[in-house]
Amino acid sequence: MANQTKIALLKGYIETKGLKSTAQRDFIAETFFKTNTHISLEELLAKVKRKHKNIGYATVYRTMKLLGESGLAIARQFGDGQTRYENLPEDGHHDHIICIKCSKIAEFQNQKIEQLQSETAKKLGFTVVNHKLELYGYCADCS
Amino acid sequence: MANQTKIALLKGYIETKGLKSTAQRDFIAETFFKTNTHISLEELLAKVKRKHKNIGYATVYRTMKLLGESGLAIARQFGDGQTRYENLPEDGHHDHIICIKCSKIAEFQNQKIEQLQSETAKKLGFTVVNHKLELYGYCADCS
DNA sequence: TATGATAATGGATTTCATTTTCATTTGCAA
DNA sequence: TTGCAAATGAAAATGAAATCCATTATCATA
Repeated sequence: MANQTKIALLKGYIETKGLKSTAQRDFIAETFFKTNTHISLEELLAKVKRKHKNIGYATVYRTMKLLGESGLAIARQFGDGQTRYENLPEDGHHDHIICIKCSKIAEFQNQKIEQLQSETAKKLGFTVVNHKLELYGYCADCS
Repeated sequence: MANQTKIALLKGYIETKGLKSTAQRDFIAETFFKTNTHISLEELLAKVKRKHKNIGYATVYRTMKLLGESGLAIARQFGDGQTRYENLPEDGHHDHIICIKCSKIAEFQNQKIEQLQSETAKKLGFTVVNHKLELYGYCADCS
């Protein structure tokens, strides 16, 4: 998904929720959409401050929360006590399969699984915004 | 796995690491092994204090960290800022769906998803032995 | 374009889960 | 039993996350 599209989606989300579009939010979101790792709030704040020194921590925090709610960012906890946000990749969502012997990581997409997830969630009264799926096993070289 | 087995495994782990077996640790571990949900430290401490008022929460923290390291408990972060520990289930695996607004956690099992995971993995040359699937969205009360 | 209701901002402060400190106690091998 | 390293627990420290509040910005409507 192109960054322009993400910005458009965000604007749409903001409008639907009756919120307001601001220069700070736009800039924080744009900065975030340019990243392609799991960025922490601290790191993102540093990037943002390079151009706009006066943007505060709270605004970055709140904007990322918004992006998380809208599904445009994925909040992840890796167990180090810090929340990191992951940008949605350009070429759509993918999941990971990790070899528990050699640590090789392969990516995959499966529309059917995603569909089943939505259905399962629906039965439980949930509406899915995003998900994490990690498979662990042995790769061809290690089995 | 029976609780007695878990306790034995823990003792083994403690011995291997050159640590010491104490009454507090045993009681905390036993209490934890009796649970079957994602228990927070706070909840576990409350349970422990019902019988042993003087056990402090630092000890509960340290014991659960130990159980996590030994593989007898699984530390999980569902995004509400609290670490929860999951007891190894007697009756097999389940996945989680988490409300991103109120942090409610529901569990589900879906054989079809698991099957598709295996198939997808197979195509990539992998053999799956374990996985983590977490869905994030809005629960019935929060949508 | 001016207004007014309401949302957003940002610096500071507070909250709260977790970790550390430290004096004391306990486990256990010799 | 004794020595000593590990464990305990009360309290303090830590630090990420959440909130507060005075001020500012947005935007639908007049």
